[in-house]
Amino acid sequence: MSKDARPKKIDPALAEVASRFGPLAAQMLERNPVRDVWRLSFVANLFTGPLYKAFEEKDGVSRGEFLVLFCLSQAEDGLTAQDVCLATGRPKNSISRAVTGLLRKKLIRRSVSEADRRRKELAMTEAGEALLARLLPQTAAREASMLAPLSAAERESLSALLLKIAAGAPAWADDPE
Amino acid sequence: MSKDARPKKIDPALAEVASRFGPLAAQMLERNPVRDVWRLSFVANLFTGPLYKAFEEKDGVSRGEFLVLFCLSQAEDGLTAQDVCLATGRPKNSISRAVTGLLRKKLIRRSVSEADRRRKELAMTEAGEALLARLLPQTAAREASMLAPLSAAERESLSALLLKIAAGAPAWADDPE
DNA sequence: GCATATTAGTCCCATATGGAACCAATAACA
DNA sequence: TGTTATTGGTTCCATATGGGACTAATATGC
Repeated sequence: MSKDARPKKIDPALAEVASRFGPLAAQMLERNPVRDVWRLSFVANLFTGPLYKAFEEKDGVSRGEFLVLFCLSQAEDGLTAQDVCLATGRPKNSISRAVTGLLRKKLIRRSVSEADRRRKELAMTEAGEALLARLLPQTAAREASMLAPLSAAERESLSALLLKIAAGAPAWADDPE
Repeated sequence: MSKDARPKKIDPALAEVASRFGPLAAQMLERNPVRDVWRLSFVANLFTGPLYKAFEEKDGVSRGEFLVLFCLSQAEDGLTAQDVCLATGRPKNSISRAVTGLLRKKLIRRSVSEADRRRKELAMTEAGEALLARLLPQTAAREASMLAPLSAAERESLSALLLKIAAGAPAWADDPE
């Protein structure tokens, strides 16, 4: 770390960050013209990146595949690939691929809806449920250790604030311009 | 939107979300086994995805290129590609490519450090500064409209909570297992 | 009922991506 | 001072990615 030569006065709480991610990381987390979104992305990327990488390497499950399984576990039956796209924001061919992969591995099964024969409804198999039952605790554990520095009240507060922002998404999420 | 047929009782605050991103999106934002991280990623992805896409399409600036410019704008001189990698979490060949692209477009310039001739120090050109001066306000405006639903006190609170989590990153960001 | 539009999903292809090997310069140290 | 380790960067290559065209089924409008 050749940058001890730049003795910026940074929040001592960020000392650990500075020594692991560099002084620039610490400085930018502390202040920058888009501070909040920077902090948000920093945390989100650091959370999901290594997690999905581990899923891929250790269980051969891609990000898209995990998302499909997770959505299926949360929904009542009759979910389609399209629903997953919408809820996760992933492009539909990514999800299509993920569905194909999960079918091949027999982690989900698929059936054409009688009501609307364009729709292909997805459901987890036993194996899929078993796999998700292994992946989900890892995710939850990582979340827990991420939130560990916060008190119960602070977690509640963070959660509520994020929900408020998410709820407003239709007003701010459009493509710029 | 064929899913009005599933009249789940969801928080009315999420009605807009449900109609734009589907009922599943609303339901999962409301509750799921990794609620907070889900909300966090939902917001972060929705913020950055369309923004970077717009940068690419309208200004021919990739995500990596934007990040390099942004870091340069925030740092004192002598920043290297490596510093940007560390602060942003992007792999070094992505940043290398971004640097190459920025050099080609004459948006940054590069000089070998005399002290350590492995280091190639980066600096923005006038043109680079001018470009960033166009991109940054767009980002800030998007951030502002994202935070619009929050009061000033709530924003302060969110910001502090995110900082606290980010500061703890060295303790939770390692690869799982 | 027939043309048109819309919606679900898949496929093709050009490009983006990141891991790993690699090169060059420097540091570490016996 | 030579040998080895480390660090900054680039290049190679196999793969992932996503836009867009395409098919199939259904809805819409005249």
